[in-house]
Amino acid sequence: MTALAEKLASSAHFLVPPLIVWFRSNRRELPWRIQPSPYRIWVSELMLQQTQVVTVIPYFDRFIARFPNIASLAAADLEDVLKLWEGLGYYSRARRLHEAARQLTEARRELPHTYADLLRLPGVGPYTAAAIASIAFGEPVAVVDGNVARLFSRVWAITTSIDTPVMRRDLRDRLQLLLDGVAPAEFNEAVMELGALVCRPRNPDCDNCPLRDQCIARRDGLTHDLPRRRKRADVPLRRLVAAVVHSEGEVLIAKRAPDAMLGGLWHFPDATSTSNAALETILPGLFYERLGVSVTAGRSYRCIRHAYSHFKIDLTGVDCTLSTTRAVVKCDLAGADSIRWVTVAQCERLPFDRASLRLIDQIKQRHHQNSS
DNA sequence: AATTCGGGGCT
DNA sequence: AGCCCAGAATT
Repeated sequence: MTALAEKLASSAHFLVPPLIVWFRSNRRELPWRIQPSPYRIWVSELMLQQTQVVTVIPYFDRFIARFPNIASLAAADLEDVLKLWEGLGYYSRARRLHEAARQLTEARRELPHTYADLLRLPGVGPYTAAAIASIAFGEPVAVVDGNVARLFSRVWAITTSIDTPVMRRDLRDRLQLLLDGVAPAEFNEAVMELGALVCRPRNPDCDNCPLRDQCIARRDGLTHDLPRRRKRADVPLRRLVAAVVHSEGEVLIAKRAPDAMLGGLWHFPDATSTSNAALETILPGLFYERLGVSVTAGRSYRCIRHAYSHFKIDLTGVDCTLSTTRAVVKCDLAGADSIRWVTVAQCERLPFDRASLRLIDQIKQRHHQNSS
């Protein structure tokens, strides 16, 4: 046994029991913890990637009501799956979940039971495979999500950046030793829950932490300096102009290609604006390139600012009318899968990204004003 | 190892 | 308004 392993094995004795005791009386009754099944745990873990519990709950309930098992999910249209995911973000998760369900159904297999096999599924990486394997099937594999990394970077006062593969592996190896001799599901849920509820990013509730006497960061006054992470590059701003093309009481929408950003979601045909001229002035030029038709620009909508992780957008919608018949508009928009003419009301049945949803709200408001 | 993917919460 | 947070896949 290495020196580190020995040290951890002995510290496990002091760490694990208070952790488990704490968890048993602070465990939240979450939808996926009531009547747990491998499928429900799988869906919840996909939704919980990058996303907090309170955000996920309503999405999870609606998703499970509509797709109660793998077969029903596999049989669904991707568009309907995306509609239920609308607003939750990281839509590739929904695409991969759907794809995995289809693969399993095609092969007439159930969800795999082991970490190694789960890891092969689209959308399942090291964290998710460990979470499903341990929680649904009791396999003793340690989970390291953001909560766990933060918690133990403090408990052990580790100053390596937590957002590196090396650090994640190191933590997983250390926790794997703690896992010896305890129920894997309970231990993993306990560390994630403690990180989420007590060892919070800001305002950690150290006074009520079951590990307060073992926590080195607390002892050394480092809690607020940990965890460390790499500096993030600051994000550029893109100015987008979106054409709300009206024709015969309908508007033109386009579906993004499946592998594009926000793939499979609908939006209003848009273009990046590089000049400082008024959008109404430059829009016809932009859209002649994108749509191959001339449009006349009318009133603009209020600018919508939206933040993604690696850039921000200022999205401005502009009412447009066609200078020719609508039949001329073809689907060779760069990056678009297909186009449709729909009433604003019909938009509610199709999946849109969040910025487009806000534009739809503005269009509805203007409609309402015009008719009253 | 670094970059590409959304969106929400907190201050 | 700005800062912080968080997994998988790709390159």
